[in-house]
Amino acid sequence: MGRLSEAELNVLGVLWERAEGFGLGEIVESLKPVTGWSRNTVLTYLTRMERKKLVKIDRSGEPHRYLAEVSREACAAPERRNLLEKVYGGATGDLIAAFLKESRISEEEREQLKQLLDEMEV
Amino acid sequence: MGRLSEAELNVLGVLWERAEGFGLGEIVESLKPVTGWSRNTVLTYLTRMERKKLVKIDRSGEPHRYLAEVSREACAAPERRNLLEKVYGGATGDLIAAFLKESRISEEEREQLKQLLDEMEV
DNA sequence: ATACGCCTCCTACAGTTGTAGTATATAGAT
DNA sequence: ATCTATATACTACAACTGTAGGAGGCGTAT
Repeated sequence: MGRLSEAELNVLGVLWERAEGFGLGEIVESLKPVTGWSRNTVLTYLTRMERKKLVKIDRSGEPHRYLAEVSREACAAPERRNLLEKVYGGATGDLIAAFLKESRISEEEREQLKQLLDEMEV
Repeated sequence: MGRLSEAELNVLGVLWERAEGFGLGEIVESLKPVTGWSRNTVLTYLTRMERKKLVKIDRSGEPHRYLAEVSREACAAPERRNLLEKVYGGATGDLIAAFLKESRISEEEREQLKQLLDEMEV
């Protein structure tokens, strides 16, 4: 699986929300605010992504159901490595610092991360 | 500036290493182990990326000098947001945890990150 | 029956990307 | 002079992307 395009990520972003998948109309609606695509454009992506094994189309009933065929984590791993290696040249600390600086994370998450850091202390 | 392709990131990855830029031969050599591209392929990318304002070509002398025209950080920010929002659905904690788990980071970096977390504690 | 909406299938078409080949100029090695 | 390694410019071409339009089927409100 190569690098996903932004368009493909948008589609998967919707599909990942529900394991049972969606009918076309729901997907079109979910994407509307993000991409503004026409119904046909959405359908084109879905069928192209089926060929690429990114999406599964269950044609047993109508309307067909569209499901993610790659998991969020399966996509996340290469994307993470890409960002880390290609953009940050492997500087993990810098990368994490950048994320921390620009995101508001909860008290609880902070604690969990600190704990994670402590556990690495071995 | 839209999403960069993996190929473009490879090129920039080299150019970011030296602010004064490189001659073609050096770039070809640096990319050889990563991409295996022919000299002409590299040149094609460089000139196309010039049109896209990603690369600057200084033609005042020969060999021309090829420089990054976008900074590492300018590319990093959208890539980070993309990963965070599109792939992780905004779950910063999860994303950072994933990075921590798969990278070996130094003692020193750990301390810095913990400190960063503490500073956020306000 | 029919008109209106959603669904699917097929088709289209320009622009971008991946990956060079060819031709030409040039500077240094022989 | 000539050959060779480098550099550049121009050209090529298929595959993939972005973005639909049109046609035809099916259900249900008139």
